[in-house]
Amino acid sequence: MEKEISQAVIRRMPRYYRYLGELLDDGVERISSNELSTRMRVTASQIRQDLNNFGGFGQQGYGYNVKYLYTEIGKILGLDTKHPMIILGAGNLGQALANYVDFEKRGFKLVGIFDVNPVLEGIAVRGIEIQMLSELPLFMKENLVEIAVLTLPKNKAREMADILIQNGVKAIWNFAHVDLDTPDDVIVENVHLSESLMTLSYNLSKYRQEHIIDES
Amino acid sequence: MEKEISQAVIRRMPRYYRYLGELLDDGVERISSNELSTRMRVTASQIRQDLNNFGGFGQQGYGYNVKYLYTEIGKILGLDTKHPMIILGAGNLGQALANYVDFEKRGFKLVGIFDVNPVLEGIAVRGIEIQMLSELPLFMKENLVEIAVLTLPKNKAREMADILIQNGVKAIWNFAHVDLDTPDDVIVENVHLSESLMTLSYNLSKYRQEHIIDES
DNA sequence: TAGATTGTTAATCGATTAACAATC
DNA sequence: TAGATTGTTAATCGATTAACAATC
Repeated sequence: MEKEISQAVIRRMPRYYRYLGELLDDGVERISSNELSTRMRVTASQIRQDLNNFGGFGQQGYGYNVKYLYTEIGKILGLDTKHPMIILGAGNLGQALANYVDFEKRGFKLVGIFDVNPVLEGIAVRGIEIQMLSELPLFMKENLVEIAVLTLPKNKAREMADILIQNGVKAIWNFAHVDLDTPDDVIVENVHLSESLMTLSYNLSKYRQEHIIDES
Repeated sequence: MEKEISQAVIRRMPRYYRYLGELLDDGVERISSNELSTRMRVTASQIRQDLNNFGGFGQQGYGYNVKYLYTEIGKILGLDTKHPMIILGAGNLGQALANYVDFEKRGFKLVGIFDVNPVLEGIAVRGIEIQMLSELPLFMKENLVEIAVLTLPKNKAREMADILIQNGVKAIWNFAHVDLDTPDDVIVENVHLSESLMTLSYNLSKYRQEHIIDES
């Protein structure tokens, strides 16, 4: 069995990818772990350790070739293949994600948008007509869908997750404020925005308290 | 000096808060760390350790009073005070966040929305008229603003962050795909959606690879 | 070759889990 | 009181950093 790569490492990979993309745009050809560490404000040691989980992409005395490393991380992240994706919930958030151009560029191809609201039916978002959620099972039988984005209220989200799973969805990107109960072969990635905002709020309150103490 | 509480712990607090809120809604009066651990799929030990960073909220032989603990965690997260908030970028994402009712309930009070697009000027979102970004400095001088939400393209985001900081913003909730350069007294919470999606993509690809190996 | 920088092992640090005495 | 369950200390586990030999 191969060494298991920790989620901590995995969550840092997209950030490396972003920085390498910027370096590439800036025409930088090579970079050392040391220089990258300065830019990203992490240790060079961590960068080398992280990358070496996936292979030796660098060269002693030279560093890393930006373009090569960028491409390789892209492959690691699965950005070299198409991922057909549907969005459930065509509210502001669903539409925001639908309109997000960069996803398409990375292989995440929007193939369907669904909502319960009949008023939205037929309205096109990025060339894709909003369909009724009731049509979802049939749609999934006729089309290959890999990723489902859940931008629905939490009561509806659980129910829809079940339908998605029954119809063979492989991954759920969940924006609803619930923890979904899913089998092991369905990947779930949660984005709990309110929890993110509460973390901000905590850090703000804490900083204030410490600052008040300093002043006294 | 008091013991520093790790960000790992802090990021779990909103989740406890969510589960306790649900228990409260369900009319549950008390809960033991053990039962909560089953529901949340974490260890009871972790729950007790986490909570004891902030104080002893439980009682031996009894467990935790749901309502009390819920309220206390709310205070810890700073949800017992008002947080005046502005949104920069009135696109789909900005509007999605503006329309999100729960934030207001938790004390995050939207007081302004700004955009560069003149077409949007004066359009009301949740009773707040969209203003031009050029009016931001004046607005901040006349109004107390604590949190700024950055839902702008990344080139504009850096520039606006500087203006926000100059005008005394305390915290930035950053949805732009850049890491902001901010002084220590400004709290930044990043939501990098594309990085979240890439993590999902990685986990999906990895699962596939492992599964193919299993079948061979 | 000499210098630079990786890949990787070892050391440290921090976070999680286990265990149990304190106590309601 | 006896039973239950916390708060907290100790043990374990994992992640990060440091160091350096390998090597381009």
